[in-house]
Amino acid sequence: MGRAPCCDQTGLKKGPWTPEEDQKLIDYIQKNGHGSWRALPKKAGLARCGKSCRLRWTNYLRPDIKRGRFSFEEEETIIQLHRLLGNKWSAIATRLPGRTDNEIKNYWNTHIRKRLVRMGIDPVTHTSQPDLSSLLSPSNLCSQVALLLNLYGLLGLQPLVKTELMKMVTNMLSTSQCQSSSFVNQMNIQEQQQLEHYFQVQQLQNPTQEALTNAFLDDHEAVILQTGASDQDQILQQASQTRLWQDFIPDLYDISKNDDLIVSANELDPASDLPQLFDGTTEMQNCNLTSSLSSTPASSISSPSTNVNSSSEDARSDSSLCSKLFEFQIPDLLDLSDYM
DNA sequence: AAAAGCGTCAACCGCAGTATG
DNA sequence: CCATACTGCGGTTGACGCTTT
Repeated sequence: MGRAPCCDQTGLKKGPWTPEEDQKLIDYIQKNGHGSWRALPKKAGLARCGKSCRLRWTNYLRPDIKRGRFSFEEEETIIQLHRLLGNKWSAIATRLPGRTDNEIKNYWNTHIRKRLVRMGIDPVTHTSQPDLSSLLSPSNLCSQVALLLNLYGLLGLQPLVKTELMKMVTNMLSTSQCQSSSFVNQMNIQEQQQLEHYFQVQQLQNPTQEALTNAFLDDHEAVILQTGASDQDQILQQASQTRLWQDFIPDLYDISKNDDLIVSANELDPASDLPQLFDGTTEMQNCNLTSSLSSTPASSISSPSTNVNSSSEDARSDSSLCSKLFEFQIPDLLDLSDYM
């Protein structure tokens, strides 16, 4: 037998609340607490359903409700949280004292969403319309590489990542046809100087893509490894945007035959929490990833620097494995809503 | 001045998850 | 284990007020 909607009962009022009704509800809850919402209307002398009373109280009459315009800080908080959580209005509301989920939802739909659209930002994905020239610029490459290195460093996977990054940067540089005059012409002065610097450091007259990539990574390694590794929240936030790697380098993410190398969210212990996962490798040992890693040559794990200049044979096999590592995507792997 | 269009937001609806007997 | 009750959530609606034509 199905359950009838509570407001289908005859004689119950719907629509806007009158000041008298509000006062009755406030008086009753202040004296007795709300208790069972179902039973409340009768006890409080209201011709409303319990659901309507609860909504009126939580969204309007509650004493700790903050009314008035949203501040700039609140607005920024909403945008950041929405990027992480999506339309989880109640979760967002818990981070904004005095604001209700309904109020935040309304504000999003009437103000923020439109503003983002005007700015060319997709309000669902929070990504801009991709601008390939800036996306493939050396400075953007550097920041993206830094992000990924930090992220995988937190996961304890950094030693395995470098070769994959080398392959990725090579791919991007060739994709962007960086050696063509048109691409160079689009660079700003600083970027052109950077590129020239790679050539000079390596004393290369006619650099290969691999040599160029090595120079790029070597040049930025110190900076990359220093940037923000302690700020896990920031890295996680940024990581939610890393899908662009897949969008523009699809071949890098081709699934090859060894499906057992792929780590899925299901294989992780759902009871584990975020800090534990990022504290080190202990949680990772509980999933199939460990068995995948155990087949990796020990040298590639013990020495981060060896992979960059290792032989192409080793690099290829490591790249193959590392490609698998990139297949688990942070937003799917980590259900952030559980931690917010 | 009146009608139309638009923006805002309180309130409703239906569904899903959880509690209880 | 199942049926029912209750609660909370997110999507949607519609009344209202303001602006534009």
